[in-house]
Amino acid sequence: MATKKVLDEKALGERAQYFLKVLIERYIAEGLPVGSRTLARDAGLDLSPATIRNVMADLEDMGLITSPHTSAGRVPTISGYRLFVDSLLTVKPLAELEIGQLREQLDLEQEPSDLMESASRLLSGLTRMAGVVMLPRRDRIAFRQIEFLPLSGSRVLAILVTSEEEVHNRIIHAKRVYSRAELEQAANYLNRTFTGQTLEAMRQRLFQDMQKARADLDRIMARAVEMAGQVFGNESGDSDGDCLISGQTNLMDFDELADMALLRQLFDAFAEKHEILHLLDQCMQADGIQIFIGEESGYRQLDNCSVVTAPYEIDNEVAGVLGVIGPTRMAYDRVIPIVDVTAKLLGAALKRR
Amino acid sequence: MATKKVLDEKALGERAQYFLKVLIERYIAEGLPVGSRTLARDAGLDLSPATIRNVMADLEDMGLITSPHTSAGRVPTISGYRLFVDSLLTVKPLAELEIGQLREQLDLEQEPSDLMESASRLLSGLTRMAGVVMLPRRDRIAFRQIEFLPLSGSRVLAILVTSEEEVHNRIIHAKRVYSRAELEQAANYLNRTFTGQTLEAMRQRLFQDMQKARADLDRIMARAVEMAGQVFGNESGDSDGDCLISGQTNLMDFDELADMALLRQLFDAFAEKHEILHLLDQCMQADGIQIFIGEESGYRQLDNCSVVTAPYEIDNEVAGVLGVIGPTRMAYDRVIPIVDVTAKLLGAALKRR
DNA sequence: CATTAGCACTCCAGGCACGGGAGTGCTAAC
DNA sequence: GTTAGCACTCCCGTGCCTGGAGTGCTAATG
Repeated sequence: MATKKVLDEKALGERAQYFLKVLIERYIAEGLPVGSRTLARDAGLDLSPATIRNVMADLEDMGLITSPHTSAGRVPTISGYRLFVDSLLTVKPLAELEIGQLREQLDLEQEPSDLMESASRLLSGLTRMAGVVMLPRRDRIAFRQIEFLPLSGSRVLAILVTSEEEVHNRIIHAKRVYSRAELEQAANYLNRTFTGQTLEAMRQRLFQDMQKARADLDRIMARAVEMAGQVFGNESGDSDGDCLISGQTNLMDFDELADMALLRQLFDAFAEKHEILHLLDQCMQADGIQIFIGEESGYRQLDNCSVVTAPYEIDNEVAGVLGVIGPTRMAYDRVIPIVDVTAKLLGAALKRR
Repeated sequence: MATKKVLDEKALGERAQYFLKVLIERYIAEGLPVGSRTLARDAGLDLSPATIRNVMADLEDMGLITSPHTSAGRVPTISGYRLFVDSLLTVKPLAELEIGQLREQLDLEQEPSDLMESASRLLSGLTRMAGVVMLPRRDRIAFRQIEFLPLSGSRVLAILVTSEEEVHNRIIHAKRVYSRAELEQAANYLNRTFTGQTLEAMRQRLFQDMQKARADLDRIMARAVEMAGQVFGNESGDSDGDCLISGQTNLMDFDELADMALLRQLFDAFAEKHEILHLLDQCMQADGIQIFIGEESGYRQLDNCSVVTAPYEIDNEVAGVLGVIGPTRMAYDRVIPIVDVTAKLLGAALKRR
């Protein structure tokens, strides 16, 4: 009766919560189903296995743990992990020393793209899982400078420099051969007009201009707008964002991911990047650490995986997301601070430039 | 006695060779050890299994086949495959239709880098194994144009355009702030001096100039040389070449590569790229199709794999290498023409620009 | 002398039974 | 509420067996 009542109220006894915590910690550490005897020993309280069993039965009723088969121990379910992560977990902050080392590593890099690469590697190296860093989104990056260089024929090389001092280039096909001076004029116009705006804003404005074909656009402006339009047109076409993934092979060492067919799907997702990006994109909204456990992510390829992400900021504005992908059974208490700190350090390192 | 004699002379009877061929073909098709009965049937000649057994024993003595255990059929060894590939194999050329489709696919791409990507994907797609394309080596690429753009502070953006219309950029740190005009002067000097030379030649000349600090270099030239030196210095530092690998996950479906530990090493090699590149580099020398079977490559990670490569040419000069990586037991008769044709088509497509 | 049939032998794979170990749920007693 | 006891379930490793596939050797054959 009493337990029934507790169940109905969905109020989970404090002691039961504690047991859940210990059980999950044990399971994360060992990877084996945890039985009542083990749990009784681990819990520290002086209780007999039989007592524990009662509690475990309750936890199972609530869908927080299950047993793989009749006479195995218990294993956390997705909801079990969820509860654990949300309210039971005690994260141990990284030691100052470790933070220092992290910062040092990131400081070595000069170019922003190397920085991202480096961050991704650090994540995977520290966690022995897969690290992922989403490059800053276009709508958060400010335009700094554009230049056009004539190539052979009517081809023009467009060079786009962003405030992060990242450089992109793209070859566009002009309608006729332009002189170096003409191209410079066009670039000047664009630079004057758009400096400081985000790329996304710039893009929108450009397309507006192109469609309206405004009367107040003189020939130079029109030409400039048209060429810049090509730059953005192509860019938006092939990819709305990109990310760097490293340490994927680390995942091959986990036996919960040993199924080759599933592992292949996972690796395909990594190669494709598209879905991973989509997932990371969602994490931009909710600021702070975001965790997807198992099927929560909504991507079948990630069913046996958890994803821990944190957004990183430039000038107090969320610019992108980074994170770690590993098996559901991962050391959340370690991974979370690592992801957290790396995000902060990456933001700081990016700002410095 | 007689057989002994044959062995000593290392002359392999014609019939034995034929059996070896049939055996390997069968093994490649089925993946199972081939027994005498099966081979007798497959060979078409009207011979009893017992006869076949005698021949097989000879083949085993010569190290061309082995049996996994006493009562299994026979499986080709590395040397067996070698002999097969070198002198027994009958490659069936690709149908015109297939070649047409391949060409079409490659023609879609505009930028050379996309072309490489596309070629790699085609290789992996057609063979259901991993495709790899080595980017043209620097010492084969001709310099076309260099430009410098001032960035914030004393940073300068260097843009390098090669004859393949491929664009590279690199941020360099100048000793002081240069004006746009000064940078243009420097670029002009370099463009005048080096157009048409290979990057490697240019690099060497630049470093000579820098060390000699020749009296006949006026200030502009010296400045230009110094900045260009930085461009090349960095570039040579981080990588001497690069390659694109795709379809790696295809390899996860082969059960001869099912061992997770070995597979991981293989994938690590793919991520590292360094050793793969080294291997491909060797294939540049020997023109024509090159095949490494199993341990022949000399890289432990590739022990269970074969690599089929072909160099591709631009203007009748070998520019790079592409190929396919798969399990030792692969359909060489199919893979070889695919690699061959792709190399030719890629060369042609690159020339067209 | 190459070819072949016959035969004993080896080895693997799969099925089956068995027993121990680990863990559970239930009940009754404290 | 906690606990001991007990019957029960299930996995897993082991040993055993059997059928099948294939081999090597030997002796007979054209």
